[in-house]
Amino acid sequence: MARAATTSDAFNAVAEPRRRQILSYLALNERPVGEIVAELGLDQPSVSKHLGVLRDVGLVRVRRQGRHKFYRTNAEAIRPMHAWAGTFERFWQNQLSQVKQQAEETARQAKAKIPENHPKEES
Amino acid sequence: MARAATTSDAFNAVAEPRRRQILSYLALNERPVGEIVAELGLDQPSVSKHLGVLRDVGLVRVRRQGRHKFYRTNAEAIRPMHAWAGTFERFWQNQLSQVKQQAEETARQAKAKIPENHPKEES
DNA sequence: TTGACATATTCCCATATAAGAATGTATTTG
DNA sequence: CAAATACATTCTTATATGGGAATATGTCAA
Repeated sequence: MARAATTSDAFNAVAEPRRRQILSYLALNERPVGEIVAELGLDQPSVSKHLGVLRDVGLVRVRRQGRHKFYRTNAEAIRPMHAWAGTFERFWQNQLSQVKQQAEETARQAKAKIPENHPKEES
Repeated sequence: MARAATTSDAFNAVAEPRRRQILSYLALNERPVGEIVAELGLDQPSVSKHLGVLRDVGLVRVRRQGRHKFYRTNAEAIRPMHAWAGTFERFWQNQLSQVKQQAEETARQAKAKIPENHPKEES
């Protein structure tokens, strides 16, 4: 089996750097496709395809006005990813404090000249 | 050209659901590969390859102990993704308040047009 | 209707998987 | 050294791209 389809979820959609660019660009204001093309320096079909992927997973919304289609980022769809990454927040905080603790412990041991200590498992 | 390699950055690495599972599983405690295999129900080579991808982008760390290799999540490497998603936070907050405003506006208009139709709504 | 303009879709192709099978490597023990 | 254990790597295969070119679709203007 190959990698999951980019249309399967937001995680796959934002794996592509161009699409992250587009999301950032469309977060402030809605824009017609032509402006996105000019901004990114890609050709129009590529941009349309990226927008299609983002549309399929709900990361952007479209509004048609005459011959133009205005795209804008649907920030709400980014929230689950933020939440997922956020579940690790306490771990990176712990890791930082562990580094500090270990440094302190090492210093203490050096001073006390205690021979050895092994890392633990099971929390 | 195909999508960027999964080894290129954390965004690509976590696009794969199995790898997100592994990261969550290894966030609490370090584990030998065999336990991850048992936990996920994948075969060992697949797990080793996923761990390889995660290792290449710094999302996990390894410690060898005898015949075992203990993997653990390096939460610090998830921080940039959390930060990226966080740049959209003010936008989804705005979008929510816009929805609220629009709802209020709609209610205001309805009340102004058809006052006698609404008994009471003072909240 | 015809033509111009703005996007979207299709086709082709080189590349990147992810899973499974088979094989290779490192480490401990007899 | 040989066997067993724990992982990692290689190979194969079906599938999913992403970009460029060509083409199709949709909308407005004359």
